[in-house]
Amino acid sequence: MVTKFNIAERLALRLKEARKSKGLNLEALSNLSGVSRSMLSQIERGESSPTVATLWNLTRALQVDFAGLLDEGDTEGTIKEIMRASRTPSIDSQGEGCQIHILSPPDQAGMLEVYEITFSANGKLISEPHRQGCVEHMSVLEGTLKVIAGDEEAELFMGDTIRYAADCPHSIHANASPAKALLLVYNS
Amino acid sequence: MVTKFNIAERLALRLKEARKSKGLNLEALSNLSGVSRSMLSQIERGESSPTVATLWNLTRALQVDFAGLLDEGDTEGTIKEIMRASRTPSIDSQGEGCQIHILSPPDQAGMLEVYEITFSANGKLISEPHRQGCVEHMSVLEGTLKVIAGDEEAELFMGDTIRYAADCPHSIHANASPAKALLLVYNS
DNA sequence: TTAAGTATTCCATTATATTGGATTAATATC
DNA sequence: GATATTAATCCAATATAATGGAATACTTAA
Repeated sequence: MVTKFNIAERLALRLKEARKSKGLNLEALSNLSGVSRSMLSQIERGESSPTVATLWNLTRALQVDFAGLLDEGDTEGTIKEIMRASRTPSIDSQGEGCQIHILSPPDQAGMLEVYEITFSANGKLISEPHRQGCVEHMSVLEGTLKVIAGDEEAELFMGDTIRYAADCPHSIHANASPAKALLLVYNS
Repeated sequence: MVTKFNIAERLALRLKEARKSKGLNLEALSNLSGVSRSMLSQIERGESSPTVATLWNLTRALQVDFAGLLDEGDTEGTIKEIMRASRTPSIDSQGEGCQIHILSPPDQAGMLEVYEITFSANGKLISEPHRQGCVEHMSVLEGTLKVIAGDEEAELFMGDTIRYAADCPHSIHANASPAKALLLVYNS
């Protein structure tokens, strides 16, 4: 996974894939994105490493997420990918006493990210505002959790589900016992 | 060349923040990332829009996520909805020994559905092919599960995640012990 | 205040990303 | 087959990203 290798190539594949899946040709994409045909051609052949500016325009035009563009990929077949527990990306920090597993597929993202969050007793996850219009959707799998979003808060029990705007400071708190939650983050 | 300004500035802030939070100066980061001090300086002042190559090196050096770099965020938000466990829509049939809870919010229906599936011992969920291009994404929350999709099959343990085409007959099987899974259905 | 040390910015140079138009390749239509 | 049409690549010109070292700003110490 430590692919330092030729990110230009990976990008190339992703972008070309995205373009074709939308049935666009170079010129059409050029018009949509404001990036020249020539540049697109070079980028798609890995002969150029675009600037963030152009890359940004491309992601907007193709409606793909910036994030997924550089992550590992997959191809065809029925079973596309198996990600073993040990290799599931996880985050430890950002809060105290909580461990976050990223369940959502790396590429398809943009729209949605899925996390499984395991809280130890009194654990908490404090989040900065996400992007405008972002909505989080949390289901309590085990235990009890308190959600604070903006200036509101709510107590949730096992099986409960809450939906709240996440474009403001928000946090999730466990009480004296451990808990587990499923978190869906919809990016607009 | 329209949006160049905004994105460069957002990036600038994020990167500078990240660098300082790690207590690095430009030279230190330069050594870590292989990007020259001067370039770093320009980038952090929004005077340059780095190429993906250099940006990639920076994200690696700073251990920040590529995704988060371009997020924006602020404004207000509130809790939209709380759905108590007792009222969470559920399905019992369709398989034997499995109970399905629909977690996805109503407005997202069609594009994406999210289910929490609880299998009792030897429970199974057998599904007809969905729409063309449909992809399912399953994470094992508890226990062990076997997935059969088309003519392939895979054994999955707690924490594992699998992604497979669902436009063919597919099924999920628990073994002698109960299990729990999270299922995302993308209708692309 | 001066001086010494460090961190950042400026500047000239080089490398390369980006563009518009010309060239080639691919695809269809007669 | 030839021709028209469209799509992708090549090529020269330009803009700008990237670099290394010099100059400036910014601290800290005496």
